[in-house]
Amino acid sequence: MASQRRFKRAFFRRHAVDVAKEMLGCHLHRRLDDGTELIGKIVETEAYTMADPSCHAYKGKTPRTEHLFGDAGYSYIYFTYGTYWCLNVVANEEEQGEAILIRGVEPIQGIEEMRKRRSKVKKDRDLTNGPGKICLAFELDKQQNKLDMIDGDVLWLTTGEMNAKHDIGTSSRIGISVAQDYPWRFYLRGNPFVSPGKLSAPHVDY
DNA sequence: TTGGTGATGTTT
DNA sequence: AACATCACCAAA
Repeated sequence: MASQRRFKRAFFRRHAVDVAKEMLGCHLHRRLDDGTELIGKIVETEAYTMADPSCHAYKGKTPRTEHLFGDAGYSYIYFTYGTYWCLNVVANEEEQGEAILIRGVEPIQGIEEMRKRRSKVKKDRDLTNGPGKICLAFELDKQQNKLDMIDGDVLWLTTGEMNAKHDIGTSSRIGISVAQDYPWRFYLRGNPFVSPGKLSAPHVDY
């Protein structure tokens, strides 16, 4: 039985790379407007920091990125490629612009609801094996930006299976054009809900 | 199964 | 002008 324990905010007030690695296996919860609760196990993450040219915080605060520099444990949801949304969790101390991108999730509860929102998809593994797909399946967009994911009740995290034995893989990050050598992507090796883009990224053993 | 490509609109 | 993506199609 998975743990439904809430996180302490201090867990996320640390370096994004450590958080990204250690949060694998934790659960993502989403309460829809009609009360339905969706749950997914996080199986793939990437870390982004201020000193990293591919991070949205790299060029300093802008209206979009301001809360990346705020307290940890809040959602950072941004729009990309004209169509899709991506979900991040803000990390480290205030004024440190760091975040974890959630790239892969395994459905745990509410898979029927997820299928409704992903009606084009034939195979279940394609429901949530990518950052844009997660936001579609979990019905996330700018309305869920800046929510408290520690103590909130719309979008939040619990420890889930975080402390189970994991075979963790490491690689460079996906879909970026700079800082491609940083090995800041982490995933549960062999899990089918890890995004397929991994094949195009150089692999590094952990 | 793998690789290439067009769609799309916000941000800088 | 770039972009932390996805779905589709073609080739093998």
